[in-house]
Amino acid sequence: MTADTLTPTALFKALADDTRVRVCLLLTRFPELCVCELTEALQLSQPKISRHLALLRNQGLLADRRQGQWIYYRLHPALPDWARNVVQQAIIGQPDDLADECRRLRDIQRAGAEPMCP
Amino acid sequence: MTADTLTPTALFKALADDTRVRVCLLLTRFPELCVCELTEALQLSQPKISRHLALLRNQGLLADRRQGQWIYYRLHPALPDWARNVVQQAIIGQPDDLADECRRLRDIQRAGAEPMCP
DNA sequence: TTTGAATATACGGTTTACCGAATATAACGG
DNA sequence: CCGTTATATTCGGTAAACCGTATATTCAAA
Repeated sequence: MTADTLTPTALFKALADDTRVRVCLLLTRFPELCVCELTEALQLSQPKISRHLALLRNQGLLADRRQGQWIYYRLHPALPDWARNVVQQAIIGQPDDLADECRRLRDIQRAGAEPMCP
Repeated sequence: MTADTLTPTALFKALADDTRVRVCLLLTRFPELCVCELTEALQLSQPKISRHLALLRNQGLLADRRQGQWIYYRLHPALPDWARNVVQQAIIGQPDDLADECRRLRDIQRAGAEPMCP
């Protein structure tokens, strides 16, 4: 499904899960993230993250790009403005602002500045 | 549950249903509506509407007020701005803009200017 | 106080969502 | 090729969501 057919209800269904909301919010702060980064940031199992990512991609919220063995996800560039604004508003409503997750991501990215997950 | 504890995920869950989205969108156009008006506008059974309204009220999205035998629902006055903005963005994303539902409501309200459902 | 209208809720059944565990696929390095 | 790493998918099983039908509640009018 492309983002062209995205209805409000479909968007809300895609965001009706805490894991998926947190993924999307992280992707407003970090332009793109690979699966292993999200797995570490959110402290969740790899299959769980992968399944939620597949749903978000199928619904047109995320786009992916393969680079070697890593697959990077980002907010879909063609996401309509109204949908992007919905995600933006969720940032405001998020009380803790995903502080822990962001810190873990910064740690990963600093550590792996060269070696693995670039 | 009050609107104070409303998280983004909880809001999205509340809106992850077409009936509930349409109810909320109608309540951005009409300041308040009673159950029978919503039942007629959306062409759905009364128990179905009532159950969705109860959920939206319990989640803090709607407030209700009794007037005689009718119960009027409105967007909760204490709904945080970010949540209200989310509903606003859904209006933009709604392709048909609920034209049929709004027309039925205008017809009802014009017909019942005095007699029943004021 | 009975009747009727408006609304809410309880019940049972079906579909859908989510998960952990295991397995499959794809790319890279040796 | 072979093993390893990253990611995806399948396979049950459990929980949650949604619905239609029936019933309860609340109010008003007679």
